[in-house]
Order: sequence, then structure tokens, then C-alpha cells
Amino acid sequence: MPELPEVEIVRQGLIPFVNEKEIQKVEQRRPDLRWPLPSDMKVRLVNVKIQNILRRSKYILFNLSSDETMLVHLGMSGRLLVIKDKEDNKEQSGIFKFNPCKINKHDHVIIHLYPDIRIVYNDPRRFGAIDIAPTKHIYDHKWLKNLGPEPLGNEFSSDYLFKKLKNRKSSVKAALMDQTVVAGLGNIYVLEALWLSKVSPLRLAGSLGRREVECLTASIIKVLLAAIKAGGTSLQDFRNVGGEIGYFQQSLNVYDCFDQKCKNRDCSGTIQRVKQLGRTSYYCNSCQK
DNA sequence: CGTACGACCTGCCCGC
DNA sequence: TGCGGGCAGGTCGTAC
Repeated sequence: MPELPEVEIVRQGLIPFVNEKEIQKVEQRRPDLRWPLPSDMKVRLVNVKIQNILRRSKYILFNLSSDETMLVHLGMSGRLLVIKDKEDNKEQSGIFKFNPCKINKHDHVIIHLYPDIRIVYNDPRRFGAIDIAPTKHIYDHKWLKNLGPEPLGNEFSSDYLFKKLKNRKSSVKAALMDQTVVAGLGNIYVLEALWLSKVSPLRLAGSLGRREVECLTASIIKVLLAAIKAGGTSLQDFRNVGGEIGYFQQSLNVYDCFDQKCKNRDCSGTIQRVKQLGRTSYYCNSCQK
């Protein structure tokens, strides 16, 4: 579910709740998500302050006063929700009024920041993950060490991408999905960026010319910034920390647009749907070459 | 090494 | 109404 823009929206939503107060309590309601949670997670979080919240690719990094960092990945269906008990109570009908903490069965980890505010990690499919590791070497963590550059960072350029794509034997779609090439893109934004740059996802990565890669690089940046501005894409699951949807799905041009007329002005093509690497690709049969 | 594929999970939607 | 199949924003281990 969440690609870079959605993860960034979650990060930004959490920031106002970071201050000098310590984590008061942690509830861990199962031993694992995709992998085992740190067995001593409670001990390492309680009485510790969250100093800052950063993002690397699709990982949220909670910088802690204990010189450790908590890494959170939302997988396909994960959410981080900030729950305020006062609002929570207001929504509840009579039968729930004696239970101030409505617990969903997929609420796996609950971090209490104040007596009435908590961060809830909810993830039905449990493809997400949480770990805690020393901040000093956090970028050597196995989840982060092989990631390519941030697409919205200074290291990402058309020169860089051209070199990376040049020797690939796979499709350009597969190359952009590879997190070691560029970090943070997923199925939606890869396909949207390819549509913007009029390149078919089926093209071999090495066949793209410099001009095409320049356009593709600009399109990746453009679509990510626009999606962040719109609050992310909410097709089914995504919600921000307040439980609200984003609005970028209204701006999707190809993803989930099978059989629709191409939204490119001056193009009479139709959006196609094919499988690539077990994932669905969408592209225009006319303007994407 | 690069590449492709199955596996990991639950929930939802569709067709029969 | 119920059931089976297929699908979903991601990533890793394995096999070639």
C-alpha cells in the first residue's frame, strides 16, 4: 500500500506529537509482524523520548533519546494512527462508553505518549515490520543499507538513473521497482511516472535514450511531489495518522484505469492491463512507446 | 552478479 | 446466501 508519498504523509502527521515528553507505556499485542518484534521492545521504549521522526524510502525512523532508532515499515496494509481519547469517546455509542480504548484486532502495537494520546500500529496483513537499532549505525541496518538514492534527494539525477538503467536486462518497470536503483517507488508511482514520460513499462531498461531518462527522472519527482501535496493515494487502505484519506487517487492517470480512454490530451489510446513480475501494470497503448 | 518467482497474510469483490 | 478464486500500495529468500 504505502509508497514514499504515503509514508511521508504519515511521518509529517506524527511530527506534532513529538516533544520532550517520554513514552509512558507500550502495549505489544503479538510477538511478530512480518518478522519477530524486538523481544525487549517495551523496555527499550518506555521512559524514552521521541526526538525526531525521519523517513528513508518507505521506512519511518523514530529517533529516540536512548541513542536508538525505531524503524517502522507499513508493508501493504499498515497504518500508524494517532488516537486521542477525548475524540474517541465522542464517537462512541452508548454501549461502548465504559470502554475508553476501542481495540481493533489488528492493532498490534500501541505506544502511549500521554494519558490520552497514543500511536497505534494497525496492520491486517502483517506485511509490515518494526525494529530498534543504534542510531549511530542506523543506515547500516539490513533494511536500509542496500537502498538506492532518495528520488527527492540530491543524489538522484538523470545521469545517475541513465547509468543504472543502461546495463539492465529487465523491463524499465522492474528496474524502477528495484529499491536498490531508486528507493521509495512502488507499483502506483512507477506506472504514473512512466505514463507522464510516455515510456511503456514493457520497454527494456537499457533501451531508453538520454532524453527519455531525463523526462522519466523529472516525471518521478513531479508525481511524488504532487502525491505528497495531495495527502497520498487512498485506493483501499491508506489513511493518515488522523484516519483520513489522501486525494491523489483523483489525479491517477493510468493506475487502476484499465480500458479507460487515455487522459493525455491529443491521445486516442486506451489503457491496457498486463502482468509484469506478478504485479499489474497499466499503460496507454498509443502514447507510451 | 542480475533476474524471476513464490511465499508471507487478511480482506474484499466477483462469479457461480 | 455461501464458497472458491483472484486480487491488493511490499519485500525477502531461493533458484537459475
